[in-house]
Amino acid sequence: MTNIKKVAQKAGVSASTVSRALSGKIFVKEETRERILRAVAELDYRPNLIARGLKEGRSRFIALILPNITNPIFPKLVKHLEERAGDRGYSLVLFDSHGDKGREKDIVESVGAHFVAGVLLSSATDDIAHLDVLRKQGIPLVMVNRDFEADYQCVVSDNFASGQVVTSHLIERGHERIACLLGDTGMLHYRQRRDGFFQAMREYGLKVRREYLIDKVMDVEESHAATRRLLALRQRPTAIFCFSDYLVLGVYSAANALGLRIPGDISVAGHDNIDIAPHLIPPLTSYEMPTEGIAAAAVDALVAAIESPMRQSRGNIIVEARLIVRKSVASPEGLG
Amino acid sequence: MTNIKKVAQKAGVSASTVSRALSGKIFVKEETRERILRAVAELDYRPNLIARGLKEGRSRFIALILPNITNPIFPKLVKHLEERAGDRGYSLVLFDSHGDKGREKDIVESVGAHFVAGVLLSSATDDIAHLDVLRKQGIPLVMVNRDFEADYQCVVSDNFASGQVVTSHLIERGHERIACLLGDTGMLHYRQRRDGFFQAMREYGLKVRREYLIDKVMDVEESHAATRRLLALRQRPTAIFCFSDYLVLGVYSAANALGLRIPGDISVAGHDNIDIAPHLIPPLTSYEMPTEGIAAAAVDALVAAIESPMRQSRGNIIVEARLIVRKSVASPEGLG
DNA sequence: ATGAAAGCGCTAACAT
DNA sequence: ATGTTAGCGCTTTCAT
Repeated sequence: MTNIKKVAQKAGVSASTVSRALSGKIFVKEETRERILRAVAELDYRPNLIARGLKEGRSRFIALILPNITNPIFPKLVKHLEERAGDRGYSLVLFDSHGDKGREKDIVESVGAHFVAGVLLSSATDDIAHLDVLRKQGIPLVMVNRDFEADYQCVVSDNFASGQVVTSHLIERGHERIACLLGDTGMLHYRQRRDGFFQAMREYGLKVRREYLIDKVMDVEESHAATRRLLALRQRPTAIFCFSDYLVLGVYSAANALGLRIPGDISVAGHDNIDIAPHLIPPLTSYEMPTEGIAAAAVDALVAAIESPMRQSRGNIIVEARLIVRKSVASPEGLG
Repeated sequence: MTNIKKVAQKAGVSASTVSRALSGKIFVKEETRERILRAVAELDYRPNLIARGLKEGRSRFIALILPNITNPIFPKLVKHLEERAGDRGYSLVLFDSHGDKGREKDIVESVGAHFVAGVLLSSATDDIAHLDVLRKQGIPLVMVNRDFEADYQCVVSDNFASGQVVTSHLIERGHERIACLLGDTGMLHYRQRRDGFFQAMREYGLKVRREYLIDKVMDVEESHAATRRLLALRQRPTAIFCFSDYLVLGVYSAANALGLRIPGDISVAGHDNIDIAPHLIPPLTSYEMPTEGIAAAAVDALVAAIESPMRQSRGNIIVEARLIVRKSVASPEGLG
């Protein structure tokens, strides 16, 4: 192990001088500095971050806790988060709660083991009592893509607005009988999208039909089954608003199985604009999830909180996004 | 900050006794132990992992370096890696090289800053000179899904075999004119799949046509374009073997754009069996990427290397996988 | 401008 | 069975 002492010895100075020369914060005579740098290069020395962290009382690690990295919105988010955090000098320690509240609690508690400077959390639950540990320990927390503005700093897109915008788009194309695959309204962001949907329907004076609203659609199999039921209704919807793009695969396959064409027989709109959306047949109209903007804002907010602990703020940071219109929505038959 | 001293004080013992009581490795009188545990609970104490790491000369962190977490095989792999590492008492620090060799080098070097116990790497390049830093510093490395058996410990699936199996499957269904979207044969694992393809063709005495082999297909746009070209050939292939499932979206959309049906007019087989494969239209026949097995083997190998540094082994650990037959392959027309 | 010394929180060797 | 001491590698007073 090549440590600061060896460098000091080789350069003929004390360890403190090496430390100073490398930190750059305190002046070291040019000549000494050069000698030290040469020794560093020769020994291929790198400061031990663990030791530095211990001394400084904090690390350069940020815990990233996700409900399920397999859900297609997350890989992109993680990528941007990793990049932004790296730019700010932090590394990401990754945890996956498997969407399980108990597991998330365990992670949050273990992470409190004084080794992360802050936490980025996309919670698997709306019940956030288990986060008190962090506050008690003074570990800053920023919520990603979750909305608990009263209690924490949150970075989100406007889910109410997106629900409303997508619905309005459908209505303006002539649709009145619009079904929704709601995802899981046990989660706040899905409720917000649904409320946005309600709002748009109300604005246009359209009736929401109970049997068009399908809740607890958790995976593609369920979206396939739900769509089949929807399309078998005596009066079937002319459009389906699917609250998660990855569920759209089940909608497409159900329509296909029934011999119905998209968008000719049934229009489909999604939410999140995941990577495959433009490559589906037909390309999917979807509301963008601004992962890059969310990542940047979340990291910046967290780093701000870490570096000036007095200013741990609350409230929502809302990242703008927009509807991406492609080919999966048409006017319903007979309306041209 | 609540540290071991405070606990010791509260329990009326020395810090070492607390340390012993918590580690469990050395016996502490039952009564004392209880008093300590109570103090721990009351103060909500958790040992500082940074300090422990410093003392023990190593951390419980594993660096995971990926070329691009957005590539659909990785989220699953990461999930399993995270779970297995957690079980073994390690946390994952995530880095994304963006498929860039220089960036990967920077990461590898920074990671050498004495803070990770080991490295899991899915390299973005076949050129591995930049990994010497790790060996020099005695940081164990396990390659994930990459094959440099001569130099490092590697956990892989058998890419030659998978290339061969998929091709044989196609041939046995009656295909002779088989095209390949090779991915990027700049990478060894793609070359291996291609060699497996050659092998199967040879075994069955079939001719490989140059114009059916498309290299450097890096994204869906390119697979779409390549497929269009393939299908416009005077003598077009009856099957396409796509070396990465995520490229299949471009194959499907190209066939669709040309009014060709899968598998009626053109059969398609993929590789990796990504999550969406069963939900495509038609469901995709694909060779499984055994992410869970790879993850388990990789973590186990790395932890073994970390915990008994003498036994840093080399060579390949090959994880078994199989072909998943679905609906995207049929017999070519006229062969019934 | 630089060196010496203390100490971050923890564990392990050495007492007793 | 438990306390005392030293030290992991670093940074930061405090001296000079």
